[in-house]
Amino acid sequence: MQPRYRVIKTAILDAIESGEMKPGSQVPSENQLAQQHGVSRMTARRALSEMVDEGILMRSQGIGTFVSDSRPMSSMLEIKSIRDEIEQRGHRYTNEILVLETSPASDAIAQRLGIDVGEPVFHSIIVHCENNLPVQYEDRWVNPAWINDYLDKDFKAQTANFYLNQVAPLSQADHSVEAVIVEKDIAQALLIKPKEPCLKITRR
Amino acid sequence: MQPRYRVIKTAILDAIESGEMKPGSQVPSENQLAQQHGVSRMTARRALSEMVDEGILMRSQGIGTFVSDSRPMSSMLEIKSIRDEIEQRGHRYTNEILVLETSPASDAIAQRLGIDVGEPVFHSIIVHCENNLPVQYEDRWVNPAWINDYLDKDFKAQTANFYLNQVAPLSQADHSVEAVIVEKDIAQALLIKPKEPCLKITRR
DNA sequence: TGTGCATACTTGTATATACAAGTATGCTGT
DNA sequence: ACAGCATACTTGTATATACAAGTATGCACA
Repeated sequence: MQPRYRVIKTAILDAIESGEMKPGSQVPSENQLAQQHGVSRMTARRALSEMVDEGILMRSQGIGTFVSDSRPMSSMLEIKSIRDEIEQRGHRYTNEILVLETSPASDAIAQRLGIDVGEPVFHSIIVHCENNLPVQYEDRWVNPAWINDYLDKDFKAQTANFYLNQVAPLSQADHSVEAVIVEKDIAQALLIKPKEPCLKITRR
Repeated sequence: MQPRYRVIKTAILDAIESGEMKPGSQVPSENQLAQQHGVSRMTARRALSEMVDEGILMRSQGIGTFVSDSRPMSSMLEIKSIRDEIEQRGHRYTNEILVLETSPASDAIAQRLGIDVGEPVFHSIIVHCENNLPVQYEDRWVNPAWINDYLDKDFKAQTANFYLNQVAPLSQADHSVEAVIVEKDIAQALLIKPKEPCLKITRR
């Protein structure tokens, strides 16, 4: 016999998959679900809570529970805020901003972002640290046509990744993961020896 | 004021970080925690449950709750049971076993597993399907020195990945991710055209 | 015309309780 | 000696209940 809270979960999933509930539409409240399925509110709540954890639903107190936009599934890769990752492990997250500027797009960048050479693009280089130990070097180029006040943000308080997910969640992304030999300046920022092998992840 | 269950969470995290609790050591049971912190069992349970969800702790019914090995952090890659991934999306997971045998180690395999050529190794090839659509081709070689009854398991009910995680969780792993052109027989199993580009993940 | 309050919803936290189910240990009877 | 049972632990599921806190709506009063 399947536990009751899981029955409710699959019922909601079915409703979503059948198109009966679309992203953004409101899910029955905990009390309604409890009554519909003949269970206590805490059981209905458990179903909703787990689905919120799984990213399927979103809740806010006083408002209700809603179907969240379905993330693009990439079965083994998961896009996460590096900051969340670190804090989830109970470690201290800090970062260091090496570059934060607007600069004209180079040849390679222009082609990748689909804009003209010389067009202004936002450029940031940030080193993410876990317990003050550098773990990730982030070289980011952002097309200003998509975002307006990118540079105004306080990156100390809010990771760029998080911010970008807020204002312009990726609907589609190309990933490439490759092993590379780090260059001199990057090695310096990460406090490791140059020529050290590294994982390089390119996302578009 | 911080909620009580979160106080318990940080208390456990502190204990782990201070080295008071090491990976593998047992966390106080729900009842003990409840008594120690003067809360009900359900509140203590919530603290533990969330930390299990976050991968910090592991539980099994009848045994207890334990600090899980701190996963080798690869901040953006996460090792997951392909089966969990699929069922989490509410889809149907099935698999097809193409090969399940014991065979003498070839030259390349022997070197990779650190054994002699001709030594018997377990070999399985499994295609994982999401809603009957093949999504992953798994070619697995297992050193029999580590596991005894590998071949006896019912892979229909329990994914090999899951089983391996149970009996021999990875403490250390080398990953390499590369884009490859699929070969003929693999393409056939995945129902795609040969020469199609693919992501290949090698784990040791 | 509004300002503000009462009210009725929502989710969030917390407790006490009950029984089910998995596991380990030790004791008892053969 | 040992098979099997009783027992005492563990986590898992489920309920009923209470109050806190955030939000929206409408009504009353100035």
